[in-house]
Amino acid sequence: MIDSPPTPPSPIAVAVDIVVFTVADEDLKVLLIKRGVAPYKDAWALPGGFVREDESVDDAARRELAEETAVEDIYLEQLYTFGEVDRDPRDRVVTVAYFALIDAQSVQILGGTDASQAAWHSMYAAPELAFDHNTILELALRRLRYKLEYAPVAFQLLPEEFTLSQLQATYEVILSQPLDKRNFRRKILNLGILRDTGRTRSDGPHRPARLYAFRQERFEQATGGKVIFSF
Amino acid sequence: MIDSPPTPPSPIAVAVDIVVFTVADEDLKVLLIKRGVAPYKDAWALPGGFVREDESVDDAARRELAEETAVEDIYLEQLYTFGEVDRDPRDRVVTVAYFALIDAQSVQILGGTDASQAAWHSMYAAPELAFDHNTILELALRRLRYKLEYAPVAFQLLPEEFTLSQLQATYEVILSQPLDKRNFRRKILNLGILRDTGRTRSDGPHRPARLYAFRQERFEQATGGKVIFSF
DNA sequence: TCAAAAGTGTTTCCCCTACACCCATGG
DNA sequence: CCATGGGTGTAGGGGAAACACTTTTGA
Repeated sequence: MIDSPPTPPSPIAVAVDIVVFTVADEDLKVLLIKRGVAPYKDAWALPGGFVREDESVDDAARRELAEETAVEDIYLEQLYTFGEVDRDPRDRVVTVAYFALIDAQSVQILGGTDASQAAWHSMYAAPELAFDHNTILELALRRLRYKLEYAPVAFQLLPEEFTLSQLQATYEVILSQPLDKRNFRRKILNLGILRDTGRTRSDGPHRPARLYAFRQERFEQATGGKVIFSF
Repeated sequence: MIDSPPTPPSPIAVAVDIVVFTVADEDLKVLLIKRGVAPYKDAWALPGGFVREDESVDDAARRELAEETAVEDIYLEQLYTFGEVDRDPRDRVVTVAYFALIDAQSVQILGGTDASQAAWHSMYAAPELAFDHNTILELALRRLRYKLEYAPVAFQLLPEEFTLSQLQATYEVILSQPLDKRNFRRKILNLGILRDTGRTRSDGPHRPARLYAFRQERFEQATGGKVIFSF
């Protein structure tokens, strides 16, 4: 209220942590890293690291993500900032959490990497994590489920072209509940954000499925710039 | 991927900025502070300040808010974290933005304070602000409008007991659009989150209005712990 | 010809919307 | 008695949910 002398910038480190989701094997997976250093040495943790002085927080998240996955064009969104005093037992670290969605196919690279300590874990059977990362993970899941209902995020988890059954399976895995096939298809198609590629894919001893692609532009004009950023 | 040496915590300052909304005079108001120090000396800015080493980020926001308003029990929610490199022309400052909702009555205190530099401004005619605060403000408005539709935030802007007309006016000011009286009343009452106090209030040469109060518990059980935190 | 997934319509119900008049009071 | 805001009901349309069978293919 009254002008106080400017508080000296505090010695607080700023980090980013990223919840990377993918869907594979009919399961929702999250990318975890085994820590090689204290604190929480040998514990699983979310990928992340400190923000450098010459990069924005968003850029730090993108950089860390690229270091772990070597994939471009990743859907990345800020989740929440965690700033409890004792969330890191040693230093004072405030972390900005992000969540990312990637197509399992395009990152197969990582699963088969060298002796690195990164691995996909089932979201629904995640281990105890370092720091407050379990809290972050839970929030990410809530946010993902929430967004699924009104934003076209499921497409980020699928390859360019996909079948409606794949899409439905993605929804079902994330929401942990079965959906009605006819209602699902009608709803999605009525949104007008899918393009029928005209192609089909044969999968086994049954009728081939039509392949669809996501029409980004269509969605953006439909929302009228309503969402996109945050939420 | 490969264990890199832990990056040394970077010299980045962490701040909080708070968008304090209230509704008064049939307008949506935001609390602004005239800066007494460089950078942006004499410019209007959001209330805020640096996070101290011994307090959580949330606590810093509550503290700054208390310093400006001297009101307790304020609705406060984290909004977004802004981390562009050059958002502060001098130092590297990452800011965690919050938004707060308070009842205009209970903070009249501030409006009539000493020669302090704090003042309510119309949200819809806000001046150029310091730093990236106009961006923060816009995001806060979007979030407020968004939340209004599915969360009981309007009650935070009203006194304990209020009339349905007051409530409707609050919605209208925030959404910048008129609402149908009958539909509004039916919808709100059907939510079952209001308690009819049995009292009425006379306001002028017309029928007195029923006074209602918000039933917090009812809402919490209705949402089944769905929202509350973030979103 | 069989197994397995793809694809397809209809009915019901509820919620949202649009819309206009009487009521209670103070001056 | 009049001006002012408080308070009320109904009909129609649109989207969500429930529900089962036919089609196409590979083996």
